[in-house]
Amino acid sequence: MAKERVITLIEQALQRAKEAGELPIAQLPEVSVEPPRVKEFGDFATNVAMLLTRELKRPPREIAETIVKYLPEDRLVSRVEVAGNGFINFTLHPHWLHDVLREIQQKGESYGKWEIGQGKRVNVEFVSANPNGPITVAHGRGGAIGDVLANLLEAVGYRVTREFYVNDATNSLQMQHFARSLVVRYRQLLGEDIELPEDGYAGEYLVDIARELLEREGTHLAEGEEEAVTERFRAYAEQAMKRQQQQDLADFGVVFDVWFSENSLHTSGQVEDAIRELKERGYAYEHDGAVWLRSTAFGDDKDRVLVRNNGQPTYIAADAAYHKNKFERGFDHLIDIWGPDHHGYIARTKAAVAALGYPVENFEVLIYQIVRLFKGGDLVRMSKRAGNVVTLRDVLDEVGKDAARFFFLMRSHDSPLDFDLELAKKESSENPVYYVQYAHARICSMLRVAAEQGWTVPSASEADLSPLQHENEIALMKKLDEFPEEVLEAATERAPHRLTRYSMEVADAFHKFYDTCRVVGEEEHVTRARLVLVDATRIVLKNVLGLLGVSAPERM
RNA sequence: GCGCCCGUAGCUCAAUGGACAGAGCAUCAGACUUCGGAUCUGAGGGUUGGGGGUUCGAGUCCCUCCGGGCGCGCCA
Repeated sequence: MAKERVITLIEQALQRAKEAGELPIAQLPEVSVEPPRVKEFGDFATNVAMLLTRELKRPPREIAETIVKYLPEDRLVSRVEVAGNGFINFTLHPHWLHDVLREIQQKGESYGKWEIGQGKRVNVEFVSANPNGPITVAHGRGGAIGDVLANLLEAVGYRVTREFYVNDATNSLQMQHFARSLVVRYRQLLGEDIELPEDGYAGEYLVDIARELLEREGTHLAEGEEEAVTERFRAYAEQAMKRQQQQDLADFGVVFDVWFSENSLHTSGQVEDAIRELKERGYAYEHDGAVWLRSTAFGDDKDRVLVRNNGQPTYIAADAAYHKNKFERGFDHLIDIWGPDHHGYIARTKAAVAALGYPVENFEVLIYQIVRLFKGGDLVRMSKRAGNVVTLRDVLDEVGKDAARFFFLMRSHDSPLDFDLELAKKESSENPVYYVQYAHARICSMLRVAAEQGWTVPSASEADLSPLQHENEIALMKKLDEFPEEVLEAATERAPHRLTRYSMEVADAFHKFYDTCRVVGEEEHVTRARLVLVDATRIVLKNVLGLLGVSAPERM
């Protein structure tokens, strides 16, 4: 890549200047090269001179000029300038952009990929909705972020496992309430005049499950001793919910490799093992009849209960065992993606990981901020128990998978997201996702028309690309050149939302090009060069939409 | 009270510590005999919540104040 080449040139200049005694510095700074915002400043710029001002106690401009003096000749560089503030601006010969097109055409689907992950294994755990209700629109945000982050990590060379933690512990109060609510719904269907308990679940979906249960298992399920009945309904409801969650997520384009059962940690003794190990390591102790995690030893505000005085382990005990289990399965790095109501749990979970002797720097928690739901401008308060949740299914039915995913990823994860269902539906034809998809469909259409007239996309390595001179052509090629960098940045910064923005920028650059540069019908060498550019744009759009899990339609 | 996140154009949001803070929507004014008008061109819009500090350079980092959201259980 051209950028790496410029970096190398600067490093060589620094080295030579240092050896010549003109830059008396202890060690060479890390050279950063970026495309300037203003195109008049050239193709690439470096701020390296400014970084040295303190050590050298000389004005940045002077340092920059010294560096330029020692810059080696290179056939790629056509002009080097020092700006008043000390930036060094590089203008390259136009053919550097032709290399970009060649690279895109040659790499195709793998354009934008990296190998920095070196095949290390990463576990990304996300959504992890409790099995007592459908996937909600809030879970959808976590689903989109987690899935695309996983795509990005794969793209930069990690081996990624997508994991869903099922909170199916049979002793959990929530699941008990949930099961009892289902029993009531079932009995109501049998004609009994009874009401939901006060802390029951009012959602209609429970009626559906009850009906399904009635049809498949008959009318005698609620007979017998209460505890056994509750357990029977709990087990059934949980399975039914899980199936529904899997289906909803699959329709959202999110497929998990592992659905990890919390209950399995309890039944297999892994929770006990973790607690014992914590005790052995001196990070768990008994007090007031309970077992406590000494999480304050790792920066938590207070110690946390691992085992209640009734002998039941808490959520954090299972979580300690769970993260231990993940490391034992051989993952080099763990990423948990949690909703905003869980940020208070980061400190204690990290404490548990550290207390068990695992490298806490390899365990990362990503918190996304709330999804505020609006209906026609009115804020909707959602409550699973009250039964007024807006589900991911609702959103999928209204706006479709592509728009939903794109919408969820248009904002940074740590910024709140307002989701107005009516607005999303009403504006669906103006949704930015269509702008990007349209660009792709338009390209495919152009290539079809070209094919009808006997054109094929020439090989970039053989075609003469010098006709690509228009400012919109150059802007488009530069934008395509940014893609690999953008992928790397989005992956390492855990910022999948950068991709939506980038995809819009590519679409924008393409539409501007389309408006000013005709492809079919120009002189042959112009048409051939532009076909290469158009096809390269198609590849990049397809790749970026692929990472987003959004379809790249050939027709719309 | 403590912790996390946020405060940028009328609205919703971008911006590895870099040059003149950018998009979309909305508003207004324009552009099609030709490859898809779900498009393009242009205009108006800003003391980046206030005040200090660090730095050659701050929307970005630090301190402080103001405002908003969320969380602080032997629930999950």
